[in-house]
Amino acid sequence: MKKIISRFAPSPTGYLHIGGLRTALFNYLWAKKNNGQFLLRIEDTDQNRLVEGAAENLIKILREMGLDFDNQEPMIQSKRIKIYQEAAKNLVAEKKAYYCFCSAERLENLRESQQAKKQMPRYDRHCLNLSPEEIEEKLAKGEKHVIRFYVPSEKKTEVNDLVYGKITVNNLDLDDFIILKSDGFPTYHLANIIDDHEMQISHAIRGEEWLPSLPKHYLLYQAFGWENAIPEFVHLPLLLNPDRSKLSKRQGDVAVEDFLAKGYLKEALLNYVALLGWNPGTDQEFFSLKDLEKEFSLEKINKAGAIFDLQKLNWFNAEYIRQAINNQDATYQNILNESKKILATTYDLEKVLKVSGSRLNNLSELKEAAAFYYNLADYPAEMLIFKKSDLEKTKLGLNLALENLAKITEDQWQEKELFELLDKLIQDHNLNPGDLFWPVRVALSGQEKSPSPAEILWVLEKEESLKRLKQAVDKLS
RNA sequence: GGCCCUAUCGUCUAACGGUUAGGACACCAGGUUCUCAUCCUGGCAAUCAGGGUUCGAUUCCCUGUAGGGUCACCA
Repeated sequence: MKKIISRFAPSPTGYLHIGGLRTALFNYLWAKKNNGQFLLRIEDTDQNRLVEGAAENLIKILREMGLDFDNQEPMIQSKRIKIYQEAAKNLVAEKKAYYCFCSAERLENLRESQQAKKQMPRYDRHCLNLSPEEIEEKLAKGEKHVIRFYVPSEKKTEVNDLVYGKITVNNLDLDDFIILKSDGFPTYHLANIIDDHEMQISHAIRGEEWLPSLPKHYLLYQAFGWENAIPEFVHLPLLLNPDRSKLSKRQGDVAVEDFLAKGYLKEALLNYVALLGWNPGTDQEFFSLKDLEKEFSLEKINKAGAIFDLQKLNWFNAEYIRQAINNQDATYQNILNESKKILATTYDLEKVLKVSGSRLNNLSELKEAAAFYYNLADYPAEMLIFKKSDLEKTKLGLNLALENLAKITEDQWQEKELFELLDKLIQDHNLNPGDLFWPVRVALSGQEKSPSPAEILWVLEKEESLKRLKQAVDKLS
């Protein structure tokens, strides 16, 4: 069987787009599933959009996400210009491409007049019939030029896509597209095909936005005589904004590094994004990267675009945080490290996480959620009284708690024991839970909504707890 | 506008041509030791429209409609 080789071929424009992450993931998964190879290629052929350090950043994020590529060094297109130029010239020699000396102004005028006539903007082949002498002369003079691919007219081009099936277009609808730019760099179409061929890519998995240019790529393969080595094409349904337009920066975060910075776990990100456009065929929702490597398949890729739903991502992330805290696994270590960066570590961080971690959608919320441990905000005395209680009972509850907690030794200061003590006080003195739990909790947190009193006591430890309870008693007297 | 693609709850999605159209998120209600979160139980909610084919269409075909993508010396 043919060896499976996939690739992720991003253009280094600054950050890793969440859609790019999904594309990378699917390529990675398909390779892993088949014991194949997953290669990385940097498509940096646009000199105008170069961003310093973008490629390095991309590589760093990919590694951070666990999507390691199998080539020692990624292929860098800007280092291979000679190869593309050579290939383009060969096509010219075979009359499958031709030099074009048209100025930008001429092309623009052409476009405008065509649009005015409601025609499709397309190159008019002005330079197609230049004589060899004219071409020689212009080249000798160093005139600016590009190389265009000659799209055979009056034919149809059919290409198969593994997801969308047969795509057919009329060649007349294709333009004589540029393959080599006037600065000597190749366009995407040329470089992409040459490199995929050289890397022996078996499956080209990329976003659906490429579907319209698929026939161009097929024509290029033919022109090079590589019909028998064309990869399988797999176009992935688009990731969408809530308004169903292509997922873009304008409507929220789209950079993987932004999500990471906000405290989203890579496990949650990967899991969620895997389910966008692919379905496992079962009701299973939680997949580790290893699970996905086993389960992934191209047949179960959907055709319709999928809205990127932050609420569902939040749910996944919250689940992963809770699971990690319960299981104390590798992800937990990661969470612990991240939390250290977020919080001052006056209190036992593990206790803080155990109590407040289960209430988070993402780690960056920890700062606010845990603020009350470090600084007790001022609160009105009335807040201490539960709506179904009154001043007398509240005072009684608070004083009982204060007196009895003071008697507990440091090593008895455990969540379970603390809860049992408070519960016993209620029973013994015939109080309602709200007469004691509520005011104790408010006294400790300064908030109407918070973790339960025993949990907070456990985190704050004895000294600080008693201090806050005394403060509350004073407020009521 | 030309070309291409798509169409099941608000969202992600299941359903060999025969199901009370299933699950998850979100939302709503109730329950669990005070509040919040978790957890449990229940609820709301969908086959874009019209024609065919068929004993029978969510499913196959056609048309329409809607949405999206793409039409660069960007990828």
